[in-house]
Amino acid sequence: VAKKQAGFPAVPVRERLTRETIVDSALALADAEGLEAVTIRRLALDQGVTPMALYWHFRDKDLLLNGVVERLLSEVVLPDVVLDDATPWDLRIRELLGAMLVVLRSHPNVADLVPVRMMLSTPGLDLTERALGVLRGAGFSPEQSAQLAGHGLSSIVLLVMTEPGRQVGTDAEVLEQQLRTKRAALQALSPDRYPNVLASAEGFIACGSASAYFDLGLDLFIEGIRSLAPAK
Amino acid sequence: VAKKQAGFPAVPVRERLTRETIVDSALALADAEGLEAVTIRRLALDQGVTPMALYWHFRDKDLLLNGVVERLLSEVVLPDVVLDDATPWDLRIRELLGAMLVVLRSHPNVADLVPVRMMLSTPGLDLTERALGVLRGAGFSPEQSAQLAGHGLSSIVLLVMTEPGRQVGTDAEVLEQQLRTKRAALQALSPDRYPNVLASAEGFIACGSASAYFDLGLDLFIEGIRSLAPAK
DNA sequence: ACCTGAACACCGTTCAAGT
DNA sequence: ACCTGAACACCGTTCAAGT
Repeated sequence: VAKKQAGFPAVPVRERLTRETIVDSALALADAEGLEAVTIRRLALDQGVTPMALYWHFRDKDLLLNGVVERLLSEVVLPDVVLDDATPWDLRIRELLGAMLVVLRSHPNVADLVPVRMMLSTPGLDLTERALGVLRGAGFSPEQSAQLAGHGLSSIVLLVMTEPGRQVGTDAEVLEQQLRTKRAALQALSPDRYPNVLASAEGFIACGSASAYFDLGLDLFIEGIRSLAPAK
Repeated sequence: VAKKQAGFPAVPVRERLTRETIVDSALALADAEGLEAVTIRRLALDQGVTPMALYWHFRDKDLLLNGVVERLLSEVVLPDVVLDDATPWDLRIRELLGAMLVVLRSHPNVADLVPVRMMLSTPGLDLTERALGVLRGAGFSPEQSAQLAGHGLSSIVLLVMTEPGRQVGTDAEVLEQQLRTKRAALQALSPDRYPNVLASAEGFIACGSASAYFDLGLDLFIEGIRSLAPAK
């Protein structure tokens, strides 16, 4: 796809395909239309290229998604407290998770790609190393630290993925309809059999304060590991 | 597909297709070959039927999967303590999660279907109602209870899905190879840059004691909510 | 080195038709 | 009521070929 005209050199009408541009458009597409919209064929179409072109840059789709996660994790900026050995370990690990939470919240549709791919890129390994360092410093064993770090990561992924009120659809009308259907299904329940479900109904659908929601999620994890940490 | 012979009535060579048999085979297939093996076409093939036959029993694949989750949740048997108001609330909720954990562990490949589908069946609603009741009794608000119940569910799903050492593949040789590759990737890391990752390496690959693994996961959640519960 | 073209083996699903 | 047959609009991926 190059313009060839007499006397002029071939001028590519689009940017040359690179790993970076592919990952960029994959992430943008996921953000805009959800992860299920991210297909090899669709990405190729958007880039004005044949599907097979992508296979020169990535061996398969899985490696492409690894790239998306790597790009995501590289956007995490850690506050200074995380690196400061003098600050209490529970605060350091909260700040670490909080920093990741910020990035995940801006790309909620790819959040659940992260856990299994965490250790498949240097940004992910660096973050893991930091988390493990803090947990080891708190007295946890290597095995416990590994498990707890995994739980922490999954906790924040869960938070962004199930934030009440968030939707994948870009269509406002469909979105409203889903909400109505959900509400109707809950209202139809027997008040005698499901009093607590009905009382919590609004909590399932939309939460009043987003910050309260995320704070509670982080608190749950932090208080949990605080209780489990070996006494100093 | 019926044997018609002179003088004999038509005898169906296979069981009549029902929602139950379809859900049964879907769950069995997922257990045996992983969730990605569960396709409409494959299920139809196994039942000796046309793919379209399934659409008479389920409007689409999603509703079929709802059925799988419903069947799963219906297998949960709650210990008496869960129902006993006299027992401390933290112990009751631990037993509730433990009972679900038992069932999830026997069907790890479908575990991650559960969270979003929890409230789409009566077994799921019943379990949710119980959990919310216990949490409300501990002093949490309806909204907090909803969020915490979701975290509890996700915690046990996470535990069964990421249990170190578990694999989807049925092929022993491929399984060994994956393990070797994983180990090699970790061993290749710089000991200077990733000391803690390397120290925890075995914890990422396989855990020594399964019960210690699951106990720690449950403890983390229970201790978390215990710390967050309003003082009596 | 970078990309195209044709093909393969799959998906979920619709729609009309059979018994 | 319960199932078939043919078709549609998708997937990821391989393999050979072009420049």
